[in-house]
Amino acid sequence: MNETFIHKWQSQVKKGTLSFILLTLLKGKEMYGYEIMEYVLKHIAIDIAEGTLYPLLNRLKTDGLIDSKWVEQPSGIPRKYYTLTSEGSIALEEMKKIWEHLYESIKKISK
Amino acid sequence: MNETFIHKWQSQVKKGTLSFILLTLLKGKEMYGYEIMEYVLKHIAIDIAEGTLYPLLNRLKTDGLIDSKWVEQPSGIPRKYYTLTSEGSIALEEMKKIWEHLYESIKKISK
DNA sequence: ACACAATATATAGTTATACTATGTATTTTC
DNA sequence: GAAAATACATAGTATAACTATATATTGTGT
Repeated sequence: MNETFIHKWQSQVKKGTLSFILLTLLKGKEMYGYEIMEYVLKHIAIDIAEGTLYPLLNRLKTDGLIDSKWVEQPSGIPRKYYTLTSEGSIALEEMKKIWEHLYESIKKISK
Repeated sequence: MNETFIHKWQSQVKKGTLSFILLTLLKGKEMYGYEIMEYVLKHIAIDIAEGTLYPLLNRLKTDGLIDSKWVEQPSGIPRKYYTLTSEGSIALEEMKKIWEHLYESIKKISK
């Protein structure tokens, strides 16, 4: 019932949370785009499209939160590896606080 | 430091969470627009503008998730009270599941 | 050998939703 | 009697996810 609304809603929730997820992932280790996509699909069960991920990574780089370097492979297409910058690390901490506060606030009003 | 990014991010996070918050509030009791705005500002510390709230309430009504009725006041401007429909109640439960799952998933990857 | 799937990155155009600014009207406060 | 608070509303803009498409290499199946 009202699957369209839920579907649209879910896509709206991604706005914001996706960048938060990417920065969180890159805090742990450097990763390349395709790897991030597969990881998010498997472990977070969020349907992330290529047309969403790559522009997002570019935006985060433009904003100075992440950095990238091409890495040639012994076989196959070169990969673009992303790392969190110190600026990105600071932003991530800030986002974490806001995210936690939002979650707790909603939890409070939902009972 | 990168306040612009955090600021923009925070506004993006609202896309999706705001409708979730409104439905959650209206599950508890019927409320009118201005009341919702004040409540969210005080208790959830989310900067919600009138130009965001009223169109959002109209969207939720168009989608059949909430209903509204005008209530004349003994003094002052009439208030438009909103209530959660049964459809809205079902949608809210679905959203809750997705929201909880998202939160837990992010928690897992953040350590 | 050839087609198709998987790997890997990228962009153009569309859609949905929050933000800014503005407008209307009534009541309360200084 | 002027300003602030209450109460609702809309038009135009900006942001970011989605769809579709493109390029190129490697692996798999027949």
